[in-house]
Amino acid sequence: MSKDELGYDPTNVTSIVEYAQRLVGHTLRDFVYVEELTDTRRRRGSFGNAVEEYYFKYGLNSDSSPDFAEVGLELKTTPVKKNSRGELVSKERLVFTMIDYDGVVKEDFEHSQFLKKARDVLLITYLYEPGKNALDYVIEAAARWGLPEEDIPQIRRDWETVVEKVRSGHAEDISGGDTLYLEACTKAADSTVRRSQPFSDVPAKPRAWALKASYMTAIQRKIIDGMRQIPRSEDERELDLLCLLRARFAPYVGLTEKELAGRFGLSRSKNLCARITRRILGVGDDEKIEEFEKAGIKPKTLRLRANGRPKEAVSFPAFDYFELVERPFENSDCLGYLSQKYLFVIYREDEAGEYRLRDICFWQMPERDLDDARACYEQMQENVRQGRADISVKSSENRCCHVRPHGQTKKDTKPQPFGPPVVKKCFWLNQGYLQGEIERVLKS
DNA sequence: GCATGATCATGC
DNA sequence: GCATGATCATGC
Repeated sequence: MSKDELGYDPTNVTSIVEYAQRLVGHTLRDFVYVEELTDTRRRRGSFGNAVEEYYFKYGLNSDSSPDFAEVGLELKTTPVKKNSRGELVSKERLVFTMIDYDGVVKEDFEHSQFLKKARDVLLITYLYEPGKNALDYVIEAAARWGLPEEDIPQIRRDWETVVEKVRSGHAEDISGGDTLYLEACTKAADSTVRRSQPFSDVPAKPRAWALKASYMTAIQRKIIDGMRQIPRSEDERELDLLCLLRARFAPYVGLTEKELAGRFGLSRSKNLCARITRRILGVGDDEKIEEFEKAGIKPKTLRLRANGRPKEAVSFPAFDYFELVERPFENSDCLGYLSQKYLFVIYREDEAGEYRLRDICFWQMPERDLDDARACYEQMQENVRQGRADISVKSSENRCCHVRPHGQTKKDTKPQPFGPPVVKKCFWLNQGYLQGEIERVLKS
């Protein structure tokens, strides 16, 4: 099937995820034109199958290749339910793949079948309600998810605990109680089925790798709560995003950073302005702002001097010297950052030297300026090729961008292709250029 | 006051 | 421990 028929591009993860996110807040019935699910053979799993078959429209596979094979992405649907206290909890464990007792003893965690399946997952969460048809379950979230870095040590421990039992010939002794996050759960048509194991003649129950329901509850909370819409009052319902933001910021315009900090009970810190922005919008410090995620907007604080010139230039992440040399500007990270949309929250210095909240605006580098940015990129490319990665592109040499160090100290270096490691550097937007852009955008 | 090098601070 | 956003420091 073509992209147009599918509605998404199966070779592009972003496209797949965005297509999945359209489900959020809806039911399958809103998208799928079938009277009833024909898959009544087994009620369990009928939701997942329907998502694959009718929404993503690819053939069901039971082999070990990923669901979105071109990008190595695994599709998982998983139910949450309301507990007695009305909180959302995961209804069940998230099962990945059957444990092959003969195979698993030869694996190590980093190259295991489990990790292969759990590394990159498109997780679609729906609200299970008893008695409801699967077509009418409301989809709560759709997110690309992989085992979080901080959980890996525990999950590796869990994996090894289970595998060690198989290696010592005691697969029949495995129990969910052995482990914390990851478990080997029983999985068979009926409780009498047994499998052989490599180092013992005692038959063992078939088991599958699964993340425990409690673990999934925590994960779901993060995904569902981790993303917050900007709260709206009744008369703000119809506003588009910029209007909503303007309305939100309006009561605070003219206040100094100190006044704002006081009003929100925040102490002086380097990310004070960023936190003030969040408070004004009514979202938590570590919540993602749903509207910003959807529109790909990055909020940035811009402090202007009394003369309207930004106090500091705006930096991007440090670049990799090897990548810089190899990748043309067209598919560089640099172009990616420049093509990003920003929400500038603008403060301006007053006569007393206090910074006062002045305005907000969306900004994205206009296409007409990309040629200048490209020149900066290519000049730096050339410097590195000449073995002079130490030489930066100065702001006096380019209208829009320059290059400057961006490490933790000058000893914080990166390797480069034509010489010894040099200090980490990145591209910056020139202050003068930004000033012009801000004036242009605010005037219009 | 500005350009540029250098470093801090926070969060993951 | 590091990436990244934010800011400081120095010399002209």
